[in-house]
Order: sequence, then C-alpha cells, then structure tokens
Amino acid sequence: MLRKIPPLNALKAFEAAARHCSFVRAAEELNVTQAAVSQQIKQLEARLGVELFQRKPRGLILTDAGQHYLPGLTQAFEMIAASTASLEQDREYQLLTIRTSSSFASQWLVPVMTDFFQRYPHIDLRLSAQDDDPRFFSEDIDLEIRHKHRCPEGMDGILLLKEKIMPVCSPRLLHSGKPIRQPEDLLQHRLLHINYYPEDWSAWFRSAGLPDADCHRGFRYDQSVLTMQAAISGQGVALGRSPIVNNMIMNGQLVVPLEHQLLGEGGYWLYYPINRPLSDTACLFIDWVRQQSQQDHWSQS
Amino acid sequence: MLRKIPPLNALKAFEAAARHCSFVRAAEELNVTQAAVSQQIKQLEARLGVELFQRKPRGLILTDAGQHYLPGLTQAFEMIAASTASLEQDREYQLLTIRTSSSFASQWLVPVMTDFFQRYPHIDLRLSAQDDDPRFFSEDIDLEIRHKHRCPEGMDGILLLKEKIMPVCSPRLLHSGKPIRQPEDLLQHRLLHINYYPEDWSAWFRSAGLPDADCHRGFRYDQSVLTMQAAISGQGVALGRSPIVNNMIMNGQLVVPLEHQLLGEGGYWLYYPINRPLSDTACLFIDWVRQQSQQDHWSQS
DNA sequence: CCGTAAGGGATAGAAAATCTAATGCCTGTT
DNA sequence: AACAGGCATTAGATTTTCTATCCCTTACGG
Repeated sequence: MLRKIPPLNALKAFEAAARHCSFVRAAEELNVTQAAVSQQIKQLEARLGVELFQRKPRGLILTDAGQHYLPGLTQAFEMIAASTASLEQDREYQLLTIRTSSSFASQWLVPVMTDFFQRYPHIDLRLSAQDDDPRFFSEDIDLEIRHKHRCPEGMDGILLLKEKIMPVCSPRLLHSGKPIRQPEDLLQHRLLHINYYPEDWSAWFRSAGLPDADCHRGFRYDQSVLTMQAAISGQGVALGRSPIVNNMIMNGQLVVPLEHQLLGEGGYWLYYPINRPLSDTACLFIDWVRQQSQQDHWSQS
Repeated sequence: MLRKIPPLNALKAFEAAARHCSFVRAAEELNVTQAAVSQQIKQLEARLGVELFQRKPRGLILTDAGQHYLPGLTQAFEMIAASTASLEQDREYQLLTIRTSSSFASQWLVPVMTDFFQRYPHIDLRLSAQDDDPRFFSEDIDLEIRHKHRCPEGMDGILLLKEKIMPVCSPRLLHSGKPIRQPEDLLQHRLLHINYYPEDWSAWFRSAGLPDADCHRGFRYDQSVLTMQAAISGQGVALGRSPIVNNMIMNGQLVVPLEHQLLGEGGYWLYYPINRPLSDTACLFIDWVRQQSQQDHWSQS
C-alpha cells in the first residue's frame, strides 16, 4: 500500500498550532519551544507546497488550505487517542511498589514522578514511606531507595544521586543583624541537626577549616524535611543535602549563605534483592529514574 | 487539550507491520531496515505495556490487543492520507522547467527524479533536453544543468557533480582475445570518441604515462550516450564520465577494464541568471538536487 | 540428520531529524 | 519612542532513529 503521508510530527505540530492559532501556545502543549513548532510547520508547508497560516504580527490566521486540512487531522488524532485509551482500558494495570523515606519521597521522588505517569499511564505506583531503615525486604516491595554509603549486602542496585552538603537557611535570617560571611559566623546562629546524620555539622566545619568549632548545640529533628522546615521558618541554619533541598532553593524558600560545600560520602541508592527477577515494570522504572537523576545532575552543576 | 498519543512513527511502524504480518515487509514499505521496525515496535510495546505481536519463528501473529488496536490506527492514517490528498487537489500545481543535455537527463537526472516526485507531488517538471549549448537563457526556463569548466558568465550556480573519467567497455570485449591489462593494450582496440570532448583520450593517455599514444583513430559520436551505447554493443572502448556511466556500470552493461582514472577539470554545473529571483520551486529543487549529488558522491568513492 | 534460508532479536555506532538558545524583525500599544 | 508580544532564522547540541552485524530459532529439502 502506498499512502503518501507527510511527516507525522509536523502534522501534530500543525494540528496543535491550528487549534490554538498560536505557535507559542502550541509549543507549550507539545512541551517544546516556539522555534521547534515554527520549523516543523515551515517544513510541512514546503512539503505540501501550500501556506497553511497567514502570519500576522499578532497571532495567526489559518489560510483556506489550512482550514480544509485541520478537521481531518484533528479527527485522525482523536481516533488514535481513543484507540490508545481503549487499549489501556482492556489491559490490566501493572503495579509498582517502591519503598523509601518520607523526605526523599516528598522532596525528590514525588515531584519527578509526574513525568513517569505521563509516559507510562498503565502503571500504578504504590509508594511506601518508611523512615527507619527496615530490616526486611518484603515480598510485595519491588524497589527500595534510601540514603546509604554503599549498596547494601545482598542487594543489587545503583547509586541514584550523589549529594552535596551545604548550609541553608531562610532568606530572612540573612538580614537579621547577624550576617553570615564566613564559616565562623554560623556559630552566632542556632544550628539545626538531623538525627540521622549526627556528624554532619562537625564534618562540614572540619572541611571548612574549623575542626574545633563547637557545633553540638542547637535543635535536633528526626527527619530531613522537618529540619528543613525549621530552617525555612527561620529557626536557624541547617545542613541540607542537595537531593532534598534543591527544590526549596529553587523556589526561594531556602538560601545558601556560604559557598563552601561538602561532597557527601553517601548518596541515594536504589536497590533490590540479588537473585530476585525484576518485573518489567521495575526495569522500566529503573531506566527512567536513572535518566531523571542524570538530568538532575546536570542542572545541579 | 491533553491527548495521550504514543510516538507517531512507532504507530506507523506498527500499523504497517500489522497489515503485513511481517517486519521485513513493513520495513520495505517504509523504506527502512527490519531492525528499525523491530525497535520501533518494541518501544511502542514498552510504552503501552502490552505485547502487540506474538513473535513466531516464521512471521508474526497479532495478539488480541494488537487486533483491537489496528483498525483504529489504519482508519486514522487513511484519514490523514485522504485529507492530504484532497489538499493537493485543490492546490494549483507548480511548474519547474529545467534545461539540460539529453545524456545527462537520461542517465542521471531522470533516474533520481523519482524521489523528487514522491517528496513534492505538487510540482510538475518540464524537462527540456537540448544538446548544443544554447546561447540564451530564455524566460521560461528556471534552471540549467550543463557540463562546464566553471560557472558561466552572468550566472549564479553550484557545481553539482565532479567527474571521474575512465575507460569503459562491454564486458564481452574483455574476453575477446585482446586482453586489457595496461594502458597500452587499449590501442589494440577501437577507441570511441565523443565530439564534445575531443581531447579526452589524449588527456587520459597523458595522465596514464603515455603522452605519445596515437589515440586519434576510432569512431566519433555526437553525444555521450551514443558513444556509451556503442561501447555497450562492443564497438570498442570509450572514455566514460562518472555521472553518465555510473548506472551502466552498476547494472553490468559496462565494465571498467583499467584502474587508472582521470579527475575531470569540469563537471556538471547547475546555474541560473544572476539577479533573477528564484522561484520557491526552484529553491526547493536546488536543495534537493544538491543532496542527491552528495549521496552520489559518497556511493562513488 | 544436517545444511540452508527466512524471520526476528540485540547492540553499538553512525546518521538524521529535531530541538534549543539566541537573536532579529515587525507591529500594535502605552 | 520605548516596549512587548509573536514569529523567523541560525548554528550548534541533543535526541531519536537507522543501519550494519551478528546471533538465535525454525522450517524445509535433500
């Protein structure tokens, strides 16, 4: 069968642009830049030998040709979407169970998962947040992600995220009358500790050239997130780990008052029992999450 | 609008494979290799989380899921094809007029044009074959392609194809009792000349280290193709230029008895009057033909 | 029972398509 | 006049896709 079909992605771009009468908004829908849409449509027009849009300084107008072309395409794409959706209804949903700490889940995993759901709509996730390191890897858990120094005994896994450790505090604290210009200045503030990482502050001061700093006073919290919340509300200065605090820094809840950062010896490991066959779903997830973590890595550095 | 549509090219691959129940034949239809189809479909299956085919050692069987999925897609693609076709009907056809020599037209241009017609079905071509170099570039001609040593005065253009010059003859001639092992042996055979390139043979013998070879005897023809036809029918040995003889060599009508080849000083130039605005169609053609010529270059070397 | 051909799978590296980021241009608006 | 919103253009980066190979399995014919 010889059907002549123009490049499908160009058609998709056209269809979106025509619906919105705007390259910019089409680009948003398709998650690309305006330039990409512009190029796709230019290519399509060249291929067909017809102008599809009249470019006006403000927005677009479909040409006659474009108006005739659009409805068929919209219908076709809707048909594809409908077929796909009905396929997905028939299919049994697959379940993926991941266990991790509540801090990591809320600050890193849950936010990035949006993309996973989009990509694999047929997979349902069960996220088990458990903060004390569990003894057993029960049958019904596919994967575990936890802060470790190495891959645990009897497990296979990968180091998902390395960590940088740096002081963080509320932006308000910086203008509170006790400026923070060098490591010593931190001692003028209350230090916030995380019980799970009791040595963080002394390690950080050591690496900052102040091995004898008296850094044992201050508040102690049970989980990273609680400590960070304390920092956000201005209770003092905490030591943040990049996977957890990156977002809080991005959106301005926290600031990093000093340049100096410590490369953590551990990191977040993803692991599962050696000798247990991984489900397809789990493999899919591992591939995907590894990519996510690499992107994270880029944007951090 | 948020429609979830799997990668469209993967869908196209699936649709073709499902119709043919074969990756190999789908690959033929799509002009790619079997491996490409295999990968696309694998990706689609991973994305959907469903097996679409049962792979049997001999051919494929659609799974239930695949069977449910196929008809919707086929219909959608047919709809796209139909919409596109009707667009093309409405549109006025564009005309592109090219003038060139009959040899070049028949041996190089016409064969490759197939791809152009496929790509730009709305463009009609008028090909004017004229063998003596015309004085004027008349109004109704968009582009000219001719063998030249440089871009003609008053013209803009590009060097489309360089040429290699090499002896060619019928394969039968090689087994005719007068073997051709070194340049001298050619003098035992009848030489075939092209009037347009009277110096070819002496230049070739000079570059082959035989400046004094007596190469003026033999038959003379008016056009390259005629001379090549003479060679094919065993009348003697001709000097072929790569753009013209490549195909004849490929399909075995001609063979190259000696390694030694001469790089021609000229080549096929595509040109048009300076200061004449090129039509869109002509620009399209130039882009396309330049690509073609580059491919040609690769496959020659 | 082996040899061969036909069909699909895997993989690494190459090629091509696509996207981004930056910049420019135009025009209606303040 | 300065600005902002929207599209075009470009080179270079990135991602996707394809090819080339090699492998494995099965059917079939001697």
